Amino acid sequence: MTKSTAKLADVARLAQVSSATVSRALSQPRMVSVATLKRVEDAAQSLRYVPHGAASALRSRRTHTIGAVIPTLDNALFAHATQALQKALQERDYTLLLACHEFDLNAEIKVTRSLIERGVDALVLVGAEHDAALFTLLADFGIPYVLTWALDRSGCHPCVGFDNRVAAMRVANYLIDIGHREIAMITGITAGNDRSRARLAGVRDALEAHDIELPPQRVIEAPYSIAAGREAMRHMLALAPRPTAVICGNDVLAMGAVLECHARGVAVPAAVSITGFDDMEAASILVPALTTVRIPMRELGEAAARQILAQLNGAAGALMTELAVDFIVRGTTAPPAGHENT
Amino acid sequence: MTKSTAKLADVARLAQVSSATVSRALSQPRMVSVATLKRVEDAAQSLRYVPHGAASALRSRRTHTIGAVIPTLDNALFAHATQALQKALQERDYTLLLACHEFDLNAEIKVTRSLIERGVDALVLVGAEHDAALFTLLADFGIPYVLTWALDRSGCHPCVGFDNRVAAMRVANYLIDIGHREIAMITGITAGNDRSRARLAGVRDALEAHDIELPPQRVIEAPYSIAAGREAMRHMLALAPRPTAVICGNDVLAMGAVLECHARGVAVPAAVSITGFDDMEAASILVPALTTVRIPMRELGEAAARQILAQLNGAAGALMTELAVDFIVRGTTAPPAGHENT
DNA sequence: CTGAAAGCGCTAACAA
DNA sequence: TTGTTAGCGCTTTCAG
Repeated sequence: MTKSTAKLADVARLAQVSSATVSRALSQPRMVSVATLKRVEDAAQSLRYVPHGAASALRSRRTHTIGAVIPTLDNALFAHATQALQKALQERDYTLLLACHEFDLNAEIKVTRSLIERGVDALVLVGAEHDAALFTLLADFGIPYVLTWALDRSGCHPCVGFDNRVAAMRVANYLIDIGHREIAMITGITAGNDRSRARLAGVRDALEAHDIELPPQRVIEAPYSIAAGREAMRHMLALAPRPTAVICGNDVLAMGAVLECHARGVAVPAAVSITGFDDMEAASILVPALTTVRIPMRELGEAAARQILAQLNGAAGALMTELAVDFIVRGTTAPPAGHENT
Repeated sequence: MTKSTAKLADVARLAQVSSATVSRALSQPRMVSVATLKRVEDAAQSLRYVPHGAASALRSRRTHTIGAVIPTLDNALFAHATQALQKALQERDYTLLLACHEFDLNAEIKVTRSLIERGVDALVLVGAEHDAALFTLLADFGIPYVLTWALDRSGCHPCVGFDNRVAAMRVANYLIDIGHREIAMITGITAGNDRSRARLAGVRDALEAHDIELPPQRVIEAPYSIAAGREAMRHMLALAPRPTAVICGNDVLAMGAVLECHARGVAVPAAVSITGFDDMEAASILVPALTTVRIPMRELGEAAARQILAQLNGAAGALMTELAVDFIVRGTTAPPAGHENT
């Protein structure tokens, strides 16, 4: 249908210049005279010219495309961060190529390869833990990348994130401060997830520093769902002695935990304190509102975009960008029953 | 660093065949002999060959890339649908190129053009309402597309969605059935959003059919946020006579409305019934849980992928796919005070 | 079943 | 400032 689309040569013919000039006029306008520029622009417009990205990419080795490899968009946090990333890229004329691996590190390398095949100029990855083969792949193709959601203290990789461990310590220390000694943790799946592990480690460290035990039965690992949070909480409630505070690795698990307490008539926070991690929008509409840690998802996406574009432009830039997290005390935490403090 | 990456010719040399054969072996394995295939695969593997997408696209006019133009990933519904779409595409070796327009129809055409420039094989659009220039653009480039989240009854465009108007009627009819006569609506922004308009229209139709008035002051349009829902509800509560039921155009507004009632000591559903639309995960953790309409977001994303791939494969397929929505009665609705029925 | 050869549309030296 | 020219790496006729 319709005549075939206009190409560079057609614009050149109409504007009565060479195709090289059209190419320049369109990508580096200041390299051509004002008069020529106008003729070219008019010609391009009247022919409704749209550049052929593949041809341009083949020649220039640039696609103006950035790949993001994330676990899943079903998680609101990744969705928000991806949205911010996409927006920041779009504003600078880059397009986002998206791939999800659903927490499967094998899939990650596979989809990354497919993004490379599509010619991404750079990649945004989630987390600091990746298959060594992935880094080899990136090095082979000389593809710039940035790790997000976590910090790489080794200084080997560009990264933008926050300190999950320290944030988790803050949560634990707060609970200890207000008098809790019987503390448990419902953690997200730790296998292949350095963020989950860092949060668990932070809690362990904080308790240990106060000589508080964290026996195995008080650490339950659960998949990312409200239902799993409920089930984990059911086990916690059956423990003797029952913990007076339960730290959850993320808000979804925490919501499940709170709901389970509601369902069993266990008062929150009077009988048990519960904390989350992430500060999803739903955390504040929960009753009582959830005490949690706010993760700067949007800032993360934007910072990742800045990092990666700086690399593409050969700018130096910081290798590591650490973002601040806020600890937000709301209604699901209180001193344990019978405690005198605060 | 490292030697430059292997290309098709390198594989050909190592496998001792022509590059044409390598190309065939890799993309249409059944066209070459088993022995050759194996030699080629071994060679490709040992050289860690990754095809050069741009070159392949330039020649074959196929990028194996599908573009999605959505309002924003900040909305959980679009995020879930996009996730499902991405997953379905990835399973068939297509990659998703993402662009967001944040509800700006001008931006929509701009970002669509950039996706076309990147060479997308097809496009997934949200909603039935688009600038005519957008359709012209698609036609000029002969790009297959599918509209989602709404139905195009005109039969002009391939679409997969559900009937927002009928779903909204169902909500209104239910409220009427249980005795409500003083009904109001908090609708999402209708400008440039056919989904919002359809929902409002459905409510109007249902009320009209029962000779119930819906005066202008009982229709408040609010942006997509809990805060806006709260503010709109504040106005509703100040109305005299006060509505006994408020239909919200989406769950986010409904959650805001419920929270405002909590804050002002207005009992839900005893004093006022509230309904949502979409059935986000948070809808069920609200107290009381939200009566709402479940939208099949994941099915939508999958169906869109099927539709678009069928078109690319030249299959006929249904022009229109209508998905079913469920009306879910939970805790925020009840007969009005003093009413005898159910 | 396999090879030879001709570009796809564009950009980047290099000249003018 | 502008034009000429030579491919980028791959696929696809067309022969063999």
